[in-house]
Amino acid sequence: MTQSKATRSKNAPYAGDLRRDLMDAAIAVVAKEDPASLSLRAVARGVGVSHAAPKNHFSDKRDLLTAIAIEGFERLGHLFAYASSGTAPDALGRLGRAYIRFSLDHPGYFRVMWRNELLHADAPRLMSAGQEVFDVFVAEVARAQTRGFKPHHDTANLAMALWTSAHGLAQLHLDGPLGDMDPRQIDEVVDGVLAVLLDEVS
Amino acid sequence: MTQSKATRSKNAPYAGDLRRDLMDAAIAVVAKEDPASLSLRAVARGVGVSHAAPKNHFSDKRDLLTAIAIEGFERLGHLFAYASSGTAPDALGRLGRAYIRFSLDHPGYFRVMWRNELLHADAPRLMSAGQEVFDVFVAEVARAQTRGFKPHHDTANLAMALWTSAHGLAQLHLDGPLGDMDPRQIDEVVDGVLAVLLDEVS
DNA sequence: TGTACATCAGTGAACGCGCGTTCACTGATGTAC
DNA sequence: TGTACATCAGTGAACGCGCGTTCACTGATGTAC
Repeated sequence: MTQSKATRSKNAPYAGDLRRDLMDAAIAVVAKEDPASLSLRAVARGVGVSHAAPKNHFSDKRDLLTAIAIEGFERLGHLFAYASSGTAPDALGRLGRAYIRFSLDHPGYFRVMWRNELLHADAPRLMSAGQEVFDVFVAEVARAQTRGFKPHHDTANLAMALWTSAHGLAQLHLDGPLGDMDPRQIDEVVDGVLAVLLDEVS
Repeated sequence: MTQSKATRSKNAPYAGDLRRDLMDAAIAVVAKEDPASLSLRAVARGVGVSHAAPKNHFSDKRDLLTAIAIEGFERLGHLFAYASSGTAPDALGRLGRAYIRFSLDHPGYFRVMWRNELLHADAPRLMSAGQEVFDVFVAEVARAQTRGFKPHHDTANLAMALWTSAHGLAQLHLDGPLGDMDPRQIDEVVDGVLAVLLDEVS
């Protein structure tokens, strides 16, 4: 929230970035409950604004969720860029951990990003933001292969195997039967899975 | 539906297994939309029964979804039992394919099974049904190891790596960015991922 | 076999609630002169 | 600098809708005698 409700007179324009605050409120709601049952009225309530106000920024829930998904991919992209920078030999491990950490630290983004039926899945910015993240990942897999990591496997297949595993792990921790683990247990599971996938015999 | 709406007089008892039909109707609804936004009234409508009728069988949505999840794990367990029977050397591949096929053939079950926040996650039958499926899978991984499949890896880690990958693949196909693939493309992706995970260099 | 009664699953009207949507409005801000 | 006007984001009342929940009811079935 960029301002407190109390300081705003009744019909004053919203002194801040309402679009931004609506997104943050929605992200906070989705961090606790499924995006499928999100209501725009609840989002407006979260910001402290009348229920009709969001219409000026998002025509409906799908618009809002799409904006959140785009931002989520962009944030994940930044984390990936950071994790893959430098010449660390365990770049893939760092990407995997970054993916899991992002899903657990930002469930409000993560839960939205993979739910195409709730999004404008064909929105150009969404597609490009998602593609960019995936491209960074595939490039990193290819780079690891040049350094001797499973060089005989098809890069696309290898990337898909690693990505799906990280994604499944994230989903099972967020909403599934692994959801009652504490951070320490989660780290152990992630370490164990990475040990197998990245072939460091443990 | 075990009977047609037309043959039943106004206040006649439901001539069939209403509990069964309610579950089937809910599964059909969830196959198309998220369980989080399922309504009991929509389920009753699907069966052609008054909206208060379900109360005699399920006290609320959580009860209904829990029953569906239990049945889903039981069905998956049967598929696993079938896939792992015999002495085929590619048992793990068959389990993986069974998992993916189940998720795509029965999204109404699959979408519910991993959403603990919508279920009575501590229901004994749910926990045991899920555990049983997982146990079968882990046992099969251990058996593969005795035959030379990645024998130096920790069995639990190895099982988790394989399971999360299958699960992520299923989720990404069901609701995510891989959702627009046709069956042929899906098979190719599954084959590619299995080739990497099961170490048959492709 | 027949009658009286209890049971019990399903009915349908009624309720209050939160939702999305519409719309006349308000009042702060920006622009023209 | 001051006045008049246009713009435009946010307000709040109103609407119809589907939801979960309650409850008196109905009528088919099962049981007692």
